[in-house]
Amino acid sequence: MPYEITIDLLIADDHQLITDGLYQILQGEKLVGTIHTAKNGREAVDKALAENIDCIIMDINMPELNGLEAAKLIKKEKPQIKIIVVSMLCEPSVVSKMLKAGADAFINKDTGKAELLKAIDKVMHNETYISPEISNNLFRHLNDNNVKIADHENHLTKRELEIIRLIADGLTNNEIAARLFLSNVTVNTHRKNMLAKLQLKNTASLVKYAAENKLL
Amino acid sequence: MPYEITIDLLIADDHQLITDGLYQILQGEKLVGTIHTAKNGREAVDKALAENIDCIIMDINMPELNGLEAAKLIKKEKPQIKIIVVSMLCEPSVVSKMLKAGADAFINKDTGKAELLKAIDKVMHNETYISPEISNNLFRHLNDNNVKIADHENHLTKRELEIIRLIADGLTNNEIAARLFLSNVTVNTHRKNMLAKLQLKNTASLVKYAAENKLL
DNA sequence: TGAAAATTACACTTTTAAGTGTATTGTATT
DNA sequence: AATACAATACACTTAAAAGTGTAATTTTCA
Repeated sequence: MPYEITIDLLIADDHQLITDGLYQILQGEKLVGTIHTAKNGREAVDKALAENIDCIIMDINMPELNGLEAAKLIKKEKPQIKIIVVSMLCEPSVVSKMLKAGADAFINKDTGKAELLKAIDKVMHNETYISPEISNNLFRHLNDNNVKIADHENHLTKRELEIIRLIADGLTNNEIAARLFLSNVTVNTHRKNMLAKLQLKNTASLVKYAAENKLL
Repeated sequence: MPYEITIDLLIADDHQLITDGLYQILQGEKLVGTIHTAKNGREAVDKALAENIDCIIMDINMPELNGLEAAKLIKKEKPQIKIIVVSMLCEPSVVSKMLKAGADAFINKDTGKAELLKAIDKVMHNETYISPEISNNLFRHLNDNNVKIADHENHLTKRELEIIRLIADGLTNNEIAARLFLSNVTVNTHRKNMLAKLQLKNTASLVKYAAENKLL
């Protein structure tokens, strides 16, 4: 066993139904030790600091002190405590904030027992876990922003790729020619062909293109 | 059953071992009907358009036509066909590109049968699925990006950053000078200072450095 | 307030890349 | 067999960047 024989948990949620449900799900498990509960963020922080707790399963929306603030305070004092966030909210910004605050896992409120146990296992092994439902949502948001696509229209040949990588490494046409046993004019031709087909105007923009399209 | 009695599949991968393995895993399943195979992107597109296929499980790296291009072509003609991408690559940008190209699910090559079946079930119910391993990787990258630039050793000044970005955009010293109301010799001095402090030898390597260090 | 760093600017030479055009050979694809 | 594309190679001109050195302001911060 890479961690203690049993894992002592703290369930923090302001809805009695949720805490009870989680309690029922977890109490029978072999690896689960003591299960504490808290009905708001303040109580969660207090118990986390006072009791011997390995892992906290908590909601984001709680009275007194929300999950975000609670997570920050707990991680500040006891960074070894793992925090699994359970939420209905899948807002990318929220997830991002929670992860920044130190959360180790993020799962949906309607996930089953198997996934919850998987998440506990992962975090106790110092891994992070984000449930597919939540990450799907995140990817959808990411798609809109930063992604550029290298498509078939303007793709580079094998030789051109070989050369652009050497260009990016700072080699001159002559050096590349020597390396590839080519004439320097050939290398220059390839360079110019790339600029033409990608509609770029010089080496700098070519290297930037290559970097953006993961060609290097 | 919300979809046909059985699901007809196409497995597209250039590695025989993978196609065979997936075939073995899937052939016994109640919901699985005919299983076609393809050993490259071109073949995958051809079969997808010719045969009656519900769902395609495919690799990204394939000869002839890669997964990205294949997915685009297939979705263009037959958008109802679901595409599950199986890959070792977890590059966030790659995942994003594939999703944009129309992929419905993204799973790791070393995932088990259960997860594969889960992905098939999800996509056939018009949902998307991204395996946790892949999304975790994305988050790790996002975190790296957010933290970034911390090394005081060889960092660039504000002015230098401003100039390197314009260089990467393909502007010449003269153009940059005009843009920033500077003399072209000043721009050149900045350029040379950057090369010196970063121990690089030319524009190409400078732009590569900038891209690698998220300076652009 | 004084030192260090940043920003600005120039001269001069050499090397490299960009712009334009042509052309041969091999290799797939149709 | 014809076509298209990739890869190779060259000539010639102009533009840009690299290499080396110097130096005056201005800003920052210890």
